[in-house]
Amino acid sequence: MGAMPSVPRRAAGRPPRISRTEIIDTARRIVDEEGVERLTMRRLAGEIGSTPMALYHHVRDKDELLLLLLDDYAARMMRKPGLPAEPRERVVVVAAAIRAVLAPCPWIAEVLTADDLMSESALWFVEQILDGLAECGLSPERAVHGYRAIWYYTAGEIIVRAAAARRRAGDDRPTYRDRVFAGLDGTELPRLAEVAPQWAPLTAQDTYLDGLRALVDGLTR
Amino acid sequence: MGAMPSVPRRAAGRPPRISRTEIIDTARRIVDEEGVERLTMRRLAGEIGSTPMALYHHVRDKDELLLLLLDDYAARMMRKPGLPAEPRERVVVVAAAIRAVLAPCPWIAEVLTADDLMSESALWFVEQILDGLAECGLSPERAVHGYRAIWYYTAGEIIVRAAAARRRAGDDRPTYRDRVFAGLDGTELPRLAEVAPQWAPLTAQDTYLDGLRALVDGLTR
DNA sequence: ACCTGAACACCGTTCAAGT
DNA sequence: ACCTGAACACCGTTCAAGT
Repeated sequence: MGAMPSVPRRAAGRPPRISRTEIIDTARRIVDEEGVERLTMRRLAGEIGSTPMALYHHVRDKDELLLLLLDDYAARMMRKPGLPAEPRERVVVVAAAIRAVLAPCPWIAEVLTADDLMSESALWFVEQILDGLAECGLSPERAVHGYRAIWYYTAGEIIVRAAAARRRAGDDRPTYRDRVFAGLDGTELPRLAEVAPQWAPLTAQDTYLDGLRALVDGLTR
Repeated sequence: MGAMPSVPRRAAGRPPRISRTEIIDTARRIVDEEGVERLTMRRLAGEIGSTPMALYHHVRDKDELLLLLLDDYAARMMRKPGLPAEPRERVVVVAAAIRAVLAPCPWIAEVLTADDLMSESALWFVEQILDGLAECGLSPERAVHGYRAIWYYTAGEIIVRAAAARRRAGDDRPTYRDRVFAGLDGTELPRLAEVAPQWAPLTAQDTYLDGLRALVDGLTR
C-alpha cells in the first residue's frame, strides 16, 4: 500500500545501488522460505549482493526492517471489509478483519509486540474502530483506550494461539499442562477438575469473535 | 513448586563448586535488575565466578534455564488476593492479580504464551476466574472461553506494553509511527487526525482495569 | 564428576574512509 | 548520497583437555 511517509529524496550524489523495495522483497523471501529467525542483516545483505552496512542507509535498524516487512505483508493482504451501519458491529467486523489477516502469518508474533499496529495500511482499520466507538458515544480519549483494549485482546489471541501451535507441532510428549491437570485436586479446584478433560478441545476452539463481541459490548455500554 | 524431574545424582568424583540453586538465584537477580535480554550464559557464568561451560553441567541449555527461572518466579510471587463476594468483581480482582505479578516481569509472559497455564501456582487463580464466571451463570464451557478471552487480553496488554517500554528506552529519534502520523491525511482519517497529537500520552496511560471490566461485563451479560 | 580454555560459527551496529 | 571494510562488542555451544 501507499508510499512511505518519508519518500527518499532524490538529490545530488551517488545513485543508489539497492532500494528499500529490493531489501523488503528479499527479506520477505527469506522469511517465507526459512522463517524469521533466519533473517539477519548479514544474510540479507549477502543475498542482495551488498554489505550489511548498505542496508542501514535504507532502514534505521533491524526492528524497522521487521516493521516494514509487517507493513508490506499487511499492505498486500488487507482488504477493506464492507462496513455495517451499526457502529458496534462495524468495530467487530473491522477488528476481525485485522485478526484474519495477521493470524495465519506465524512470524508476526515477534513484530506484533511493536506497540501498535500502526503501519500505513492499518490506519484505515484503526480509523474505523475509532469512528465506530465514537459513534457509540465514547469521547476521543475513551475511543483510543477502547481501540487499545481491542488491540491487546487481538494481539494476545494471535500470539498465544501461534505459540500453542508452534509447540504442538511435531511433539507428542505430554505437555507440562497435561501433567499438572493429571494431578489436579478436585476438592480444592472443582471448577478446573470439571473442565480438565475438555480443556484441550475447548481451548482449541476459535472463540475470538465471542470474546471480541463481549469486549466491544462492555466498552460501549 | 515440585522438584525437578532429574535431581542431580551425588556420586563419586570431584565435588561441585556451583549448584543449580546458585545458578537460578544469580540468573533471577540479573533478570530482575537488567532484564531478560541481558541474561547470557557468559554473563551469568562471570557473575558466579565460573565459566560458561560449567553451567552446562547443571542445566541442559539456555531454554531449560529460562523454564527453571519461570518456575521459580511463579512459586515465590503468587499471593492469593482477598476475594470479593460479587462474582464479577472477583474475576476482575483475580485477573488483575495475575497481571500485577506478570507485568513487572514481562519476559515471563513471553515464555508462558505457550500454554495458558504456566504452573501449579497459577491454578488457584484460574479456578477463581472459572468460579466467578460460573456464578454469573455461564456454563462450564463458556466459562473456559471467558477465561481464555481474559487471558488473551491480559497477555496482550503485558506483551504490548513491555515492547513499547523497551522501544522507548533511551531513543529520541522519531519512530516509524511518528513518521506515519506525520503524514496523516486528516480528511480521509479524521478520527485519527484528531487524536494523533495525544496518541503517545493516551496510550501510555494504564487502562488495563477499564478494559478488563468492560470485557468481564460483556462476558457475563 | 566437575571444571577450564580455546575455538567455532555466528550476531547487530558503529566508525572512518572511499566514490 | 551512497557504499565499503574493518572493527567492536558481543552471542550459544562444542570439543578436548585437565583435576
